[in-house]
Amino acid sequence: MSKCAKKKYIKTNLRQMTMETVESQHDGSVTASLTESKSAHMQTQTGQNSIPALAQVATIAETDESAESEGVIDSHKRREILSRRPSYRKILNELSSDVPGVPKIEEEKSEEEGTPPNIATMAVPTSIYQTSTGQYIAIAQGGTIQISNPGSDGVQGLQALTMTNSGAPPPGATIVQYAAQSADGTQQFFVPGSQVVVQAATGDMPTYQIRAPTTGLPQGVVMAASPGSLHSPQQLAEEATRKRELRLMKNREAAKECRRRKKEYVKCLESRVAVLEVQNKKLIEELETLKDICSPKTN
DNA sequence: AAGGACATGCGTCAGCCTAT
DNA sequence: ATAGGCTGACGCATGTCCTT
Repeated sequence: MSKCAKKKYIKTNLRQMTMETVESQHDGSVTASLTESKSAHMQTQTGQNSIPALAQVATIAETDESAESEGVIDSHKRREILSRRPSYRKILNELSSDVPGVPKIEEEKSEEEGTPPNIATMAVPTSIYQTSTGQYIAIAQGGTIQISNPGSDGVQGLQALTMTNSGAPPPGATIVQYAAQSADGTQQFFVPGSQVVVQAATGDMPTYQIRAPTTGLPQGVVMAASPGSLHSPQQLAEEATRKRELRLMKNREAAKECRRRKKEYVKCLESRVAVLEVQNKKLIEELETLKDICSPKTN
């Protein structure tokens, strides 16, 4: 085991044990949870891939009962062990329903409170186009447009555009608000003075023009066709690359969100532990008081 | 100051789960 | 059956603290 792996093993294992212990107070299966958790991490940290490691977890679980049995694993049992825990949002919401004081994780977290209410970022794209400058434009359901720069850091280069049709856009055009992420990570929104116009033409080859609002000259013309009309190997390769980058970009964001939820979940559990400890202490004190009352000392 | 230990966060991959 | 979301695991980078 490398130094790094050992370090990570200790770190991850400790965290997992903590979480499992806390959770076990909820479902009352302390020993089983801890055993499985520790075994899984011990196996995965030996440099094996996760699936063989988990398969061995099942083996270990069985050999606890019959130490001489070989690795013939009942598929149902393995599935039970391999079964993924519910998402942190689900778990936390279940906890929330149990305990009124525990806040729920909202479907749409309003962390960016400075964001205008009609600005929605990172919607799921349904149509992807490429501009003449190499930028990717994704048009999501609900009308949200995302522009991402090609290559390297998709997140840094991500620019979210949101339709603001509530005004009075010119016929055939849609005024969008333009949000960009600066180098320091802060969101910068371009006010109506910097609004751009996206003009869509109908036909087999959808064309979009991004224009400065004050000039009629197009800054970039989208020439890309819909993904279904790609034929040449080069186009297919480009499409594959584009899909991969989009998938990585989404997964990047998903991982961030997942980590945020996990932190929130752990915080929630910690606060719950604190509350339960106080309750427990009070109950013990109450019990002692009642004992004193019910069984007066006989001198 | 140098270096090790540890914490934290990120990007990516792989696999499971769920909605369609 | 499949696409997409979610999340565990891994490797890496960076920052902080402590020891020498």
